[in-house]
Amino acid sequence: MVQEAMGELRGQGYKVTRSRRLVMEVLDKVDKPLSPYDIQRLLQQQGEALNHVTIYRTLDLLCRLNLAHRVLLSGGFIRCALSPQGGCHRFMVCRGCGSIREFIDDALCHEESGITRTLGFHTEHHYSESLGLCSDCYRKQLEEDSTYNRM
Amino acid sequence: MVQEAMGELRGQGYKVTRSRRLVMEVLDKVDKPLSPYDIQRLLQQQGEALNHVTIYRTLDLLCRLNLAHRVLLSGGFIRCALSPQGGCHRFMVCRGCGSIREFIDDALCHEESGITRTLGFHTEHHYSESLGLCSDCYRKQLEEDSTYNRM
DNA sequence: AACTAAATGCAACAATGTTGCATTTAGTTG
DNA sequence: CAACTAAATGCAACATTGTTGCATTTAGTT
Ligand SMILES: [Mn+2]
Ligand SMILES: [Mn+2]
Ligand SMILES: [Zn+2]
Ligand SMILES: [Zn+2]
Repeated sequence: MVQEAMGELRGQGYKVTRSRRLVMEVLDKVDKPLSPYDIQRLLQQQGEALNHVTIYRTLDLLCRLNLAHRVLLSGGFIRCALSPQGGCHRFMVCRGCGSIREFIDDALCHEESGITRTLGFHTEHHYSESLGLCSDCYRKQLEEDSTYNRM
Repeated sequence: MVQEAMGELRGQGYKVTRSRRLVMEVLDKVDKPLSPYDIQRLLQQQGEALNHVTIYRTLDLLCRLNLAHRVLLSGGFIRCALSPQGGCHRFMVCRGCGSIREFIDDALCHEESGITRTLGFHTEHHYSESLGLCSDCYRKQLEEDSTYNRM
């Protein structure tokens, strides 16, 4: 997995460095979301010291190349549980204009709970983000694309 | 909405204060996830100064009373996109032991995309958390409950 | 109006994230 | 292989976000 990522880096003209390999190996091994400082601590434990700035910049690059994914709506965000469903929250987050809309769907909650139950997990409530484009931004994008194609 | 929340506070023996009312009103009006400092800035704009510590403590209380919800896995966490599905991530997060397991389900993604499409949104990928108890913690909980009931 | 437990604000600190610039290094060239 | 250079790293300094202890203020009661 890390090998292919290295190839992707090289192919896009980026250097394959010790820092980048180390960060990727940690992400690959741990296989769950890690903050930049989490990564620094894990590397420290295996005797590898990396400056936190380097880790931030490496992660930025990995995201640009689609080798990593950054969880949005981040930072311990908080919201009043005004919805009827017991604490379940689902959001549509537009990457164009940054707008956020909430929606709720009982059937979906039911299905998702069923899937996790077969994995031995007892779900109490859900939180989900749908990342994409709102209708306005989608339309704008279509226009831009067709303008571009006509040239 | 804020009225009922006030009643809940009073009913549980907590005081209804200016700070608490202001925080609730913002959450109620904005109706999307806000960080504590987001809330402070919004209140500042309407001429209401609140110390950030007070906001943190108010939000903690609202969460304990189930009047607000804190998004977990918070803080711009990052993870390598190793999964086959195009950038979709679904996690089971145990509130007992804090363990995290990832799962993926095509049918679920399909259904969720369909729902948002009917709302005019064009989804590119998903991120979801199922909050609850892993099988170990669920079993422990059951044992504790039965011990308690026998007394 | 007086009382008191609870809530707030303040200060000081810890943790996380960003930027500019000097130094080092991966990959290339001769 | 040695020299070269653009790219990457590390460092310092700073900005933002989150936590704790303690003195002061206040909501709800008597
Ligand atoms: Mn649900
Ligand atoms: Mn999906
Ligand atoms: Zn949009
Ligand atoms: Zn557990």
